[in-house]
Amino acid sequence: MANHGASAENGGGGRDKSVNLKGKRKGAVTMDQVARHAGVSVMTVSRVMNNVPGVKVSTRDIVMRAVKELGYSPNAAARSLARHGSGRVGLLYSNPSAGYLSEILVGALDEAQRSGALLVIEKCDLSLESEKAAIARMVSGGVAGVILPAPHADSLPAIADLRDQGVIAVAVGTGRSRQDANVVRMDDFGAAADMTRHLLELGHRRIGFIKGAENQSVSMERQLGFEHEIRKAEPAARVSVEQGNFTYRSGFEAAEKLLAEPQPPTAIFASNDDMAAGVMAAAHRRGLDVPGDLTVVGFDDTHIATAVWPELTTIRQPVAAMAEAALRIVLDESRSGRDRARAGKPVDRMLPHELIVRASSGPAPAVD
Amino acid sequence: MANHGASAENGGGGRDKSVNLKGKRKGAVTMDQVARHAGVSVMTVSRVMNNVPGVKVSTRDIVMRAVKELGYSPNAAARSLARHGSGRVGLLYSNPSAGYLSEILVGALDEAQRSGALLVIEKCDLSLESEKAAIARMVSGGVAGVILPAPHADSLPAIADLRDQGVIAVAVGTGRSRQDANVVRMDDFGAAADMTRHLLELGHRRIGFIKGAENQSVSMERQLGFEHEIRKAEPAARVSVEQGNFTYRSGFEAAEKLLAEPQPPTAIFASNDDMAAGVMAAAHRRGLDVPGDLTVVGFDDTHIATAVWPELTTIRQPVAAMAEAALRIVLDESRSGRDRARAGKPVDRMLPHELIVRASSGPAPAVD
DNA sequence: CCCGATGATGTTAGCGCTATTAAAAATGCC
DNA sequence: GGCATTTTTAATAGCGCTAACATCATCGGG
Repeated sequence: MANHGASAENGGGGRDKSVNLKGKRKGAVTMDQVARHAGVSVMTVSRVMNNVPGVKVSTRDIVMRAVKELGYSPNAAARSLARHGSGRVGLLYSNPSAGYLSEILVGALDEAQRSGALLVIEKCDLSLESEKAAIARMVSGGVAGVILPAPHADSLPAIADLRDQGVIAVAVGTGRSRQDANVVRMDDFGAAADMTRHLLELGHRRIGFIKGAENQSVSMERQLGFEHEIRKAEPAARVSVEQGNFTYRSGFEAAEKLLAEPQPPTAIFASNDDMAAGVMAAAHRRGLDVPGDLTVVGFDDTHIATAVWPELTTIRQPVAAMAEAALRIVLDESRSGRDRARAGKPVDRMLPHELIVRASSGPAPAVD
Repeated sequence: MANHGASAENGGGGRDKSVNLKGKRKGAVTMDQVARHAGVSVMTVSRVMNNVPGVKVSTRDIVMRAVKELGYSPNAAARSLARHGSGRVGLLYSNPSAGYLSEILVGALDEAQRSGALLVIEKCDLSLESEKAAIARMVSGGVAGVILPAPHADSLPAIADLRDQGVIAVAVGTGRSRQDANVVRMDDFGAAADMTRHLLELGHRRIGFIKGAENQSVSMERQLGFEHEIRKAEPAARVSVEQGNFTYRSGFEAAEKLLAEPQPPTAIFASNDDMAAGVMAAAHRRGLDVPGDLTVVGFDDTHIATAVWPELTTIRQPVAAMAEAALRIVLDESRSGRDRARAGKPVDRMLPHELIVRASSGPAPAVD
């Protein structure tokens, strides 16, 4: 009974392997079955599944239909095996900004699943030794490349280390493009400028800016974007800048200082959402209404942006998409690397951001 | 030069495959090499690697040594392939409490890597259809079992669905043990009691409690633990309970109500950290000092617990360890399940929690 | 109308591991 | 000691897929 479909197809074809029919495993649709169903060879199916050129469009369509009808999805393990161990990719992570890590993981895992790669994640803290050790473990685990998200993306030693070992490195969420490694990033400069324009359009002319951690290149980019836009659009605006370090607390403290000024800002732009949440707490503590008395905006659109009340106006950073892209790069590079002796310059991929306007930003109040 | 070791071994054996020597792939130590090095057959190595009984201790030792010397580590892809798709485990996730998800993922991935399982993660929202669709995808993807973390852990339809399809289900972070599925959880009741005792010991006698979302069984457990401890240790204490739903905002609103009472509480126990953060915001807005005027405590020890200021006293939930345990259960069950017709009752594993005292809790103020 | 170019498909041989079966060695029993 | 029994080990056949080569059409030029 379970064989019915199969034997019907074999009726035309002839040979019957008789092997794989004994235990009707649940979702085990194999390429072989798709091939039979479509009336082609497994290789053709493989080619279609991998978008290899040199398959007639009509054939491709037939295969595609068969794939859909049977609900076929390629077996990642088999694929990785046949591709000769390619598809092992490392992902370094450290104490994550929580929301950030989970987005990174989700993006990477998603793509890993789709393209049949195996993710090897490895934890480390920010110390150099720990970073080195984690990388060593990954390399000896035979990874083709390593993804370095956020705080590690700016670690020169790690990148150098990787290059020395002949492993592809992809920095995710660094501020600038670089010569020595592939990069996936967003336009931090432009995004900060966008946000600044939003504030200016709301009428704010006294704006506080809270910088991010000094050791991360994005901090500088965001600040430069902010200042550039101010200078360009409204040089008369009064700005004051405070140093922060991406934590809630540093945002809180920076806001206390800004709000204690004789002519406090009507809007505060924090370089990330955690700090913006801190700003909001400081504002509430002083009895200020957000956004009535003070507009507060953040950056990143992490979990906390909507956990806070009122919800934060912020910049959506496409973290998951960035992780996906990073994985793609490793896979592509590792494949093309096998052909030629990879001389080409590193990839630099920039993903689009988005300004998300929520309830925490509003028109500037009338000021003295 | 790179071939030195290999050719030396072949010198005695004779046949030379001539294939796998061309590109000295980095971490590509195979079982074959280990077997040759140890002077046994590959199958013996396989047995040793999988702790299958029936290998003489002396042989096992020889193999172990060879494994160490060559730095062999099994190829997960090949293993999963040969084991006929076993070792594929699904993980359902929905809009996560961010920190929660990343911890779950890290724990699961870690264990997956260690035991050579393939994690298939699948996103869905809380609607039944979406849940069903995700499960269908996983099942047709051939998973042996599915891990259902937090919000899905209480989804009867999902669990029933899985059981009907003959797939192992493990609920992580549900409140109670259950007959129809394996469970990994913590002692929510006991932990809430511990926290309550902490508050009582600090001298608080007017305590507000904010419940979690009604559709999650942990909410009830935590409330019961709280009330049980109050009744047991200090029946005279005045408690008031507000409904929340695990979001920052619901915590904020519940706190506003509690603090507006004629005799407001001196301590508020929120059923999770997000709500506790909301409580803190509400307290600050009223100009209350934490913990001087009001003690605020949370539950879970997620990212926000330390992102907030002052940092939250809370209960550490061992999320990563729970995910690890869940994966182990799927793997163990799926293997033993193939032998006998799995009649045994479901596994119920409870992991230890910990009371983390930080700055947000302090002695009760003198009250009127 | 035959022959080398393409271009489109089919065949075959593994990838590294495990299951299964067969063989060998160790043990027991009379 | 000879043979049945129980360990312990070896040999072999795939798991589902892809790389490399083999094959078969198709097509224009001489």
